[in-house]
Amino acid sequence: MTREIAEAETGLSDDMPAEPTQAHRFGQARIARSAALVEDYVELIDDLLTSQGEARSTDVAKRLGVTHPTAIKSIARLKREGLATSKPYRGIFLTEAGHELANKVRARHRLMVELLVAIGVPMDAAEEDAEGMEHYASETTLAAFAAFLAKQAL
Amino acid sequence: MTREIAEAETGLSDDMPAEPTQAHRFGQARIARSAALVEDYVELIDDLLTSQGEARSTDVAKRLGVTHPTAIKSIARLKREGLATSKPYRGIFLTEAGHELANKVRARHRLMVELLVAIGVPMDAAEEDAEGMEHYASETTLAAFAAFLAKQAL
DNA sequence: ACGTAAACATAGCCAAGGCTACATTTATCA
DNA sequence: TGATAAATGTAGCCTTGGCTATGTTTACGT
Repeated sequence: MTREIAEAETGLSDDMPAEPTQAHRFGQARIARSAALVEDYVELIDDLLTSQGEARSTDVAKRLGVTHPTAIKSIARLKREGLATSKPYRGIFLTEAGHELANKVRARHRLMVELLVAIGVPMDAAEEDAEGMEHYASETTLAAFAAFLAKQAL
Repeated sequence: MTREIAEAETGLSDDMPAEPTQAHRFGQARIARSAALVEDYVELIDDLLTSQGEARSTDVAKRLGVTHPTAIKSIARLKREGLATSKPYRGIFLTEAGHELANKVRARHRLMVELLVAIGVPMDAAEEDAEGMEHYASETTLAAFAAFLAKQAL
């Protein structure tokens, strides 16, 4: 059974594309998982900035359900990635890139919730599950969601 | 603006349920994220056991796109959690609990992909996105998916 | 049957994202 | 204005899930 094993090991056979599809999928999921935290922070900071006029690290921490040192550490990551800025003992602000990301994330979040609700998921469950699922929806999938909702609205 | 700040900080106001909803949602998402890895491993090991008759750690590693030390370390976690067993230089086996989890996870995965496809997401994107999204779908949401698909089938 | 390659295991490193405990700065109000 | 509370920041620890490098065992082919 050497041949079958070889195929199983590489995930490839002659008539398959060069992508080891399963490993590739898991890899994509891992990447999305790592981006999820950044996305959540950016969206929340943007929300706070518009609704309260400022984003304090303790507010962020409380909303996310983590301690403030954890929030600060994560915000440091945002700064490192050029998404946010802050000076000691002052609030947090988003860069242009951060603001754009926030808008993208919020739009995706809304679309995800809308879709779930359209499918028949109750609102609370839709909000809760969307929080996790949204980070994994590709552009292709989001476009399909939008198309589906548009069709439904007729 | 003390009152508004107090509300923002706790996420609570008088007419709201005791649950700090946003923090709660993020907390749930964090829990799901941590379960995701275990679920992926268990499902894959079950697949290998049925399709190949055995589950080798190198196969698992290759399919998941990680190195084998990483796979071994994760499998150690499965063992710790009572989902799998293995002896040095022998394959990996699932406990009854592990097998049950695998079945649950596989069913959920199929349902997720089916739903995405029914919505109009192309197969490749559905497979890729489902890999991440499936871990965040609650029972409520899955039931709604099933109901939607049943209705569509008419 | 035995030597070598492949599979498996172990050790030790790293970054991320949690936490607690402690220090510092700001802000409030008596 | 000055004491105290609240907000912010820092230090240091833990676990998880990656990795590389380096041993061991098993298994295969001659």
